[in-house]
Amino acid sequence: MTYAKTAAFTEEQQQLSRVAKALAHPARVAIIQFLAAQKTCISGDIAAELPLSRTTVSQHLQELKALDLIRGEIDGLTVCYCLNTELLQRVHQQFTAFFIEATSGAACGPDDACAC
Amino acid sequence: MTYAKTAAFTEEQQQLSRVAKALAHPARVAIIQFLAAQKTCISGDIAAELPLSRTTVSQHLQELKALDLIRGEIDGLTVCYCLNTELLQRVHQQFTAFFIEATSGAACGPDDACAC
DNA sequence: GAAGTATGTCGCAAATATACGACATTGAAT
DNA sequence: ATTCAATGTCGTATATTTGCGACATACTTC
Repeated sequence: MTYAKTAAFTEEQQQLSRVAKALAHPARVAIIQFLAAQKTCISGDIAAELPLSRTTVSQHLQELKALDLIRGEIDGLTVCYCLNTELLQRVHQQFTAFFIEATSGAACGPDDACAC
Repeated sequence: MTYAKTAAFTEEQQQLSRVAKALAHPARVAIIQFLAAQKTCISGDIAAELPLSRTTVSQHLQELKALDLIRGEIDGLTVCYCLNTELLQRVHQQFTAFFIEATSGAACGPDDACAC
């Protein structure tokens, strides 16, 4: 993102938006859910489960891997992808902190200047 | 999103990714944090707080408003934007459910076929 | 080593997002 | 009424995302 003015924002804000962007496509949400549902680490027949071409799924996997949300180990001919649960837990905490900050703040009440 | 194949995914997955996309830009994260920090509803001098032009900030506000994450009431000359805290709480629950699903699943352990 | 399979990478086309200046609109103030 | 300030909208340029076919790579198997 050299064009977007992301550098002008807090590292915290950038971090949150980076992860949010990773979840900003239903295919990537589906991939994470699929990996969570699998007991055994599953290779790229993830593509068979999704309504997308193998190439496109591979790209989505790369995006998730770039953020280290998932990891892939080459096991002979197939690649075994798994969730990085530790990172996901940290991310979960980040999101929770954000949402708490957003929801605990005094919303515009009836005693406020405006009444939204 | 007529081109993207979002329709092929679960409504749940689409919903989550829609909100994630709304948070996928640091400016929008900053806007929500700013609104949360303000006691009184604040109008578009949000733009003054961000390293972006007024036009661009207005666009980001429209995106958040389109998802109903924020609301804007016209108060004379200025517009008063506030967070939709009820919706934010619901969204928070959705994200939490997703992350719990993602982190509680059995990660690739040492007794698994692969060892990521 | 040759053939087959599972993956990743490259390159392209179409769609979206980002950013902003110029203009229109609307209410306030003189 | 006229001027001014606060906003939103439009048009446009650039960057990024999405999606996929064609190719390259790598490992297995025969």
